[in-house]
Amino acid sequence: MAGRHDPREEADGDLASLVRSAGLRVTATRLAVLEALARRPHADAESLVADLRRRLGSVSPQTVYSVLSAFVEAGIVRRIEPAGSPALHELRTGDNHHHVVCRRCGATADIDCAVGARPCLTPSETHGYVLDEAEVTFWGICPACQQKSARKPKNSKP
Amino acid sequence: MAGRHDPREEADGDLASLVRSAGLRVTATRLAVLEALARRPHADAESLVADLRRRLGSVSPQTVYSVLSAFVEAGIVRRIEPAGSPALHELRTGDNHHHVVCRRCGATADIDCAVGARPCLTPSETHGYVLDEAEVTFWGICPACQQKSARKPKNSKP
DNA sequence: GTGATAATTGGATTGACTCCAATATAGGAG
DNA sequence: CTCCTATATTGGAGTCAATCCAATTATCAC
Repeated sequence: MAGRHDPREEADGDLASLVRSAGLRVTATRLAVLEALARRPHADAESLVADLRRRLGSVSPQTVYSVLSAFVEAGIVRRIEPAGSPALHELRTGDNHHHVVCRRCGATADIDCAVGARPCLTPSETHGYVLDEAEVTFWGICPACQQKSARKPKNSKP
Repeated sequence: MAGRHDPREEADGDLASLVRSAGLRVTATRLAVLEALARRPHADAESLVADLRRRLGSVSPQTVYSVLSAFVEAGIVRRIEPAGSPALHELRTGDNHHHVVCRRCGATADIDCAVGARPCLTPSETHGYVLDEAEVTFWGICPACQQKSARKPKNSKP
């Protein structure tokens, strides 16, 4: 039914082979999850459900949770859990990059790791722990929230 | 009723003045929370409730949550929220130290920050965020869980 | 002591998941 | 191409951590 060079098929093919190479079966739901993550990095489960519903008609939240867990376990999706946000997900794995999170609105962006290899930092005293990762979360105020503060500072007259 | 040099009173006095200097009222519950955190750093709310019940007879979980929130807001307690654990609390504040968390059992220990001042790391590209803190979580296996693995490795014969 | 302010409590509610058992589907064997 | 079985998806119930609210109780400045 599909032509050999249909670009949609090619994009799907990439994602499909990614799923297959992880030892998982290829389904429309799974491809849609990967596609959504490619479009919106740092998505939480709820917004993925909303996204997939727009695209596929209906998906249960449980399915999204299970797809994400399968992907995380297979190593093709990375899950981060910043304080105050539900778990976020992204396709960039293995490069040990870090994150900035806005204290006001939770907006999250990637910060490249200068070192690359993990763990990228090594403390002098590890209390006997064998370390495999250093996860760095930078906290601050995102550009949008800075703008809001500038317009409506906390100590402005009511 | 109490003598002038009762050591318990002195210890309490330290904690009491800590609470008072944070602009908060001094109550038995609050002193007990601080005392418990001094004994067991990285305690979660639930274990603090258990601890206080042993000590004071009865406390509601809501009270502990509210005491902890008040302390965190006042800056005399630091709250960390490692993925997979409920929020943990400690008295060390302001020194910007970091944490190691065991992937198996969640055991948490402090790692001193070499830099001290916050944010202790500065990425080159911040996407316009104004940063105030770099939170580092080291992930690994604690000594106790290493022992367990050594005795009962995953690929041992059944 | 007394009263204004702050702390504690119970109960209801939320959010983000997780568990389990039943049904549907992918994809290799034949 | 068809069938079979392991794997996916789903609904529903249940959990765990935490938060909201209104009512009661206690602290401490006066």
